[in-house]
Amino acid sequence: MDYAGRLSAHLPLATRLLVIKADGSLLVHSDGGSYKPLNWMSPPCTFAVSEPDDVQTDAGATEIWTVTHTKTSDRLIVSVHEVLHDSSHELGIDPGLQKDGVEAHLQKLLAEQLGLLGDGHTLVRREYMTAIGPVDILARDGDGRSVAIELKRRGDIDGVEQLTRYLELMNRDPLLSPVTGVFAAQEIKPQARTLAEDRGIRCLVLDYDAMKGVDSGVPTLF
Amino acid sequence: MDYAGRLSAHLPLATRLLVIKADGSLLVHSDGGSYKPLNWMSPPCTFAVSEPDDVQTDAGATEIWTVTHTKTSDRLIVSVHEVLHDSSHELGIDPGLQKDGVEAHLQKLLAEQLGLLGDGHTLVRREYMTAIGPVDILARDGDGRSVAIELKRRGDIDGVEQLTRYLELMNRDPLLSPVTGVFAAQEIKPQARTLAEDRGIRCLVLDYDAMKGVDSGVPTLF
DNA sequence: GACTAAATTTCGGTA
DNA sequence: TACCGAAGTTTAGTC
Repeated sequence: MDYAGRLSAHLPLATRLLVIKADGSLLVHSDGGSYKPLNWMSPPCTFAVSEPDDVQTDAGATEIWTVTHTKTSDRLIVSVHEVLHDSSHELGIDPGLQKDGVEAHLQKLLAEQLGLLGDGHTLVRREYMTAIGPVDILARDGDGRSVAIELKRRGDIDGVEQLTRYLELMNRDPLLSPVTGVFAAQEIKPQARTLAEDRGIRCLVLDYDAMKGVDSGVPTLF
Repeated sequence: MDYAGRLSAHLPLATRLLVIKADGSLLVHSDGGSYKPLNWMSPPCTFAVSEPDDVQTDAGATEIWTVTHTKTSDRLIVSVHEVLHDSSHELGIDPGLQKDGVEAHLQKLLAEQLGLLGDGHTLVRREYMTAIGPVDILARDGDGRSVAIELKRRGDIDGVEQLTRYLELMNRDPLLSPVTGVFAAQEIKPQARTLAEDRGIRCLVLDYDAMKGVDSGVPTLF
C-alpha cells in the first residue's frame, strides 16, 4: 500500500484490517497501536477497484484499490493479494455521541469556586472576549483588580504563552489594567511553572474530584 | 455504550462497527467521519464479556462488554443487543510504516536553497542545538550576521512563540548576537504573520513544489 | 521515563 | 466558510 499526498508513505505486504466507510473513505488498521490507523484516506474521496497490471499480478496482487481525495488529489493505492474475509453492512444513520466535557466542566466549577484563588474574588465573566480570542475566566480580586485565568487540563508551556498574550493585550486596556494572570490546571509541568512564575503569573493546581464534590447543585451521576 | 474516565460520554443504541484488537483495545466506529472512532479504549486494557442483568435484558441487551484501562481505571461499557456479523482473524506481526517526512524534507530543501532568504546566505547547520531545544536552521546572511530559521508546514502562532523563545536565548550569546529570525512555512496564518512582524521576525512563504523542482540531486519518485 | 514538538492530526465553535 | 483552540488527542524523538 502506498500513499502519496502531503507526504509519501509505504506499507509493506501484511495481513490488515481494511474498513471502507459509506462515504468512500478507507482505514487500514493493524492489530495493535491505538485508534489511529496505519494509513487512511479521509472524506471526501472516491473509491475505485481495478485489475492489476502484469507487474502487479506477478507480484501476487489480485485487485488494486485506488482511493483519491476529491479536493487535494492525495492518493492511496492498495495492492490486495488475498482476501481472508469480506463482509458488508448497512449501518444507517447515526445518533450522535453525547459528551460531558472536561475543560468546559472544569471552567464552570472554577467559576463557581473562585474562593480557590483567595478570599474576595468575584466573577466578571467566563469566555471573556478579547481581540485575539476568549480568556477562559475574567475575575476581580478582593481589591477590585482584574484577574485573567487560563484553564487547562494539563498545564503546558503553550498555555503559559497563551495567557501571556492575553495579559499583554489586556494590560493595554486602561479599563482593565493592571491585569494579573493565574494559570490553573489539574497538573502543571515543571517547565511551564517556571516560565509562568518568571513572568509573574500565579500557578494553581486544581483537584477536579474535590471540586466536583463541592458542586453547588444536584449530585452528578458519575 | 457508556464511557467513564477523563470525561463521561454516552452513545445511543445503533448499528456500529466494533473492532477488538489483539491487545484487548476496542474501537467503536460509525459509517462516516474520519478515522477517529466515536468511542474507544486504548491499551493497556482488559476486555471482559458478562451476562446482562435483568434491567439490561429487559432493555434488549444480550451481552455486556466491559473494557477497563489497566492504569487509569477508565472504563467503557458496551450493551450488545444484536450481533449482525462476527469474524475473527489473526493478523500476525506487523512490518512498520515507512514514511517520507514533510518538515524534514522541507528543511533539507531550504538548507540547500538558502538563496530564498536573500543573496549571500550561508548555512551554519541544521538542527542547531540550544539549551531549550534545536533551532531548525541556523544561517548567516551576507554580512555574516546570524539568522535563525523556524520551519513549519503550517505557520501558526505557536511557531512564532517557539522562534521567539529561541531568539531570546540566542541573543544572550555574544558569539551569536545579534540574531535575526525568519519564520518560514508553506502557509502562514494572518495572526501569526502579524505577531511575527510585530516582533521583527521576517515571514517567508515556501512553495514546496517549486523547491522540489530545483532539488539538487536525483529526481524524486513522486 | 519525562517532556517537547509534530501530526496526512480530527473536531467543535465562532466570527 | 475560514480560523482558532481543544482533544479521553496520538505519536515520535530527545534528554
